[in-house]
Amino acid sequence: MVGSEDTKTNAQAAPKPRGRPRSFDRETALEKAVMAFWEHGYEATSVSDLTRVMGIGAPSLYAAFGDKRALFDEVVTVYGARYGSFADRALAEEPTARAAVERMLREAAAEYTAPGRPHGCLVIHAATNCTSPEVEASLRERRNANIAAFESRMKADIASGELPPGTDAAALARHTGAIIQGMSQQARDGASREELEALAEIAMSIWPRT
Amino acid sequence: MVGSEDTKTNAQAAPKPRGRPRSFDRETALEKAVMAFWEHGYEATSVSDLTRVMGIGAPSLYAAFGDKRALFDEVVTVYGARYGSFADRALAEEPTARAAVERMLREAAAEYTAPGRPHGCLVIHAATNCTSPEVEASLRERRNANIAAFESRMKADIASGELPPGTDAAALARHTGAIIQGMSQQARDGASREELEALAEIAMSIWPRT
DNA sequence: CGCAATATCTAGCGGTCGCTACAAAAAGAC
DNA sequence: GTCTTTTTGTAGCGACCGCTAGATATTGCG
Repeated sequence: MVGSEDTKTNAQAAPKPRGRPRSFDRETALEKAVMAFWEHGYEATSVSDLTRVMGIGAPSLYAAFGDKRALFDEVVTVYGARYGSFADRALAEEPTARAAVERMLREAAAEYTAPGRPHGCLVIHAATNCTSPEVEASLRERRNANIAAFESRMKADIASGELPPGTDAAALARHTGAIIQGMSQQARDGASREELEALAEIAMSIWPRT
Repeated sequence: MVGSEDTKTNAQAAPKPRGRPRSFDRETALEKAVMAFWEHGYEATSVSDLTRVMGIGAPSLYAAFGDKRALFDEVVTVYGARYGSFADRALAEEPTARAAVERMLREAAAEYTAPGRPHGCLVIHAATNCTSPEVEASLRERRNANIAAFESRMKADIASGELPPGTDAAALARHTGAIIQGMSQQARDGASREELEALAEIAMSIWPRT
């Protein structure tokens, strides 16, 4: 699943890089950066924190990833693909908006409290109170895009008749987003998986009785 | 309501301070600090930011408030009394847990989007991703204490028969906390008062039909 | 007035921040 | 081997961090 590719991908044989080879595995180091930013956020994770946990020197970090901001962007992408994809999958795979939300909340309770990883969601927490407005805005847009995705999924169910015509899709999407954001916050504040599951079950009772 | 008291309070006449009098109003400066910490959080608000918005020099700040951490603690107290008291009031004044939550959510939608002030809740956002674990923990304890207060209010309603005996007070309290935290997050992310009110109305539908 | 007490201003402390110049090291090309 | 290319470690840049020493200004007291 995880390989040492990246420079020798795209079919073809390795193009044989010229100079001194890199002494660390880029993917492994990147994953360490994911954990650091996930746990402490963008600002509170210093470059020296990163070089320590990634096991490389500062010049190697800058040569391989650009600067702190570019590394964070890459971290967000990796996080989204590896740990934050459960929402998109639920929206795409479940037959109804309701089933998608139910699965999302159930999986969020597990994901946000998974042992061996930071609790909660990186996208929700890693760029709050940020000196750099662009970094803060990048995750904000991601959060709002998620809520917009919820809304369009619900509108699809309204169009198909699965949900009543009068349903307020935007408010329903915001409610779902609020529950997820609240679950992430409480995971950070020490709530257990079971507690989040009980919370989610109550939240699901806003939907018409099955 | 806001006065220039603090050194000459407690009945009695002014004790006539000896040395050079303070050149700024302590309460006014403190209120400026509230706004700064509220908007940017503990870490992202530097002492030079504070001295600028408070209109005083660094030595005056340290003489009047101790250090940055002590000023923040005082800011949190002022915030709680002046802007964050709506939850406690709803819990104390409304006859049922349900009415208290309904009022809390309605008022939160207004408070978290009030014009002329930072959006969202200081207690929820000002100490996330904090280098100092104690500061982060102090607001976390405040959040968890709020949820515990919700829970005991709901337990009271269970004991009085207002809520069914089988009600999961802890989960209901966590759900209320999640909604409030999610509303605060979305207020920060640009949601309007009306959008938060619609969200809150949906959230209220978890309660048994009236 | 002089004196003690407190506040303010200027200046700067030691430390960390993100980031980089520079030279040594390690590979392929010839 | 020598040359070129890239990475690595050392060392440190300028900027900002929270904070404070020391001198000066402004008050009440005698």
